[in-house]
Amino acid sequence: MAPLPVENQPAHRSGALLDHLARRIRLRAESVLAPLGLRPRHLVALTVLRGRGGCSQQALATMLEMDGTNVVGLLNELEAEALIERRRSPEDRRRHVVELTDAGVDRLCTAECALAAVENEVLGALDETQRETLYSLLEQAAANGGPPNCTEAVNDRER
Amino acid sequence: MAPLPVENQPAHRSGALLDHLARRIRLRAESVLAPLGLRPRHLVALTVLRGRGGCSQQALATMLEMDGTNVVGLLNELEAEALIERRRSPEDRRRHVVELTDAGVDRLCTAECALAAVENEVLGALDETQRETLYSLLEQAAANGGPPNCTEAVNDRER
DNA sequence: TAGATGGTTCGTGTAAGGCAAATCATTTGT
DNA sequence: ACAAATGATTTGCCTTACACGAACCATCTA
Repeated sequence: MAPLPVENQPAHRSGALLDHLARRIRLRAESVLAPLGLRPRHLVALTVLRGRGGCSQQALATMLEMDGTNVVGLLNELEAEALIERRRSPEDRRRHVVELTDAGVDRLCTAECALAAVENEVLGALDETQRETLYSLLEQAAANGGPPNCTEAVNDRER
Repeated sequence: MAPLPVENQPAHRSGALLDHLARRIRLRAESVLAPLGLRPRHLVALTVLRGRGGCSQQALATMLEMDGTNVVGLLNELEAEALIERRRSPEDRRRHVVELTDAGVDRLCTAECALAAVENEVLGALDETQRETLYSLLEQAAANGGPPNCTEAVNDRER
């Protein structure tokens, strides 16, 4: 029976801020990434792929939440640089299992290092601890597949 | 496998994750925002404007990190719905001081409420406390103007 | 009075990405 | 065994978000 405190704040939705900061990082990242032959969306794809092991392209499309046909193109670019590998799935040979190559892991890592300056600039207001907190929150949130399933979207076949 | 010690981890750059999550929220937000006559970038602009009081369009362009000419169009749309107001600055009547109207504040708030379901879905892996943490980190980071200065980016060009 | 400067308009160009077939290989249902 | 469904790929069209340049007006500043 405590009197309700004034919980009437603007709801604190993170969406717009997320969007805003993402844009600012993306813009700067472009120039840093260019020499590495990567563009922001490549980074996103590689990052997602590192997070979840190999998965079908459809599952990847679902995760990235982009059209399947465009994922093909994206993967083509990454495969052209040998950063990812498409193997046919042994269980269902129509499927391609997409996975980072060692070169892909390296390149991703290199890129991330190259982005140090960028994040320093954009996240300048946060100290090391805060940035680490931010990272783990983002990672935790991103780990959840989007729509229904993603976690095991691969082996749902038999049933 | 990886008999690696604890060091040398991938550096934990948040950029790609930020981008990824922002995209996922943005996509869903579009449909939710449409009935309100808003699009994601309007939300961003309104949010930024709420964060920092009235400022010149140039300053806003700097903050949003987009081209000045495109900011004009964006503001036109917002002004057409009376969500923002352009007043001529008394000090320098060339300048427009952009500010949220009451209607703008309301609409922003409405939009944010409408986004509850969206964030619930995308940030589903985070509990209330974590989301609040995330919000405050993002806000703190966003508060910092981008390039050199933004806080008082108005009167700077002598030297 | 002659520049700069803020804002506005218009026009052009590009990249991201959605959406709709058509194709091929493979799996599955009957 | 064969027809239908499915994953991946390709091609083509179309929209949106922006960047960028040029011209223009109002205003400030030297």
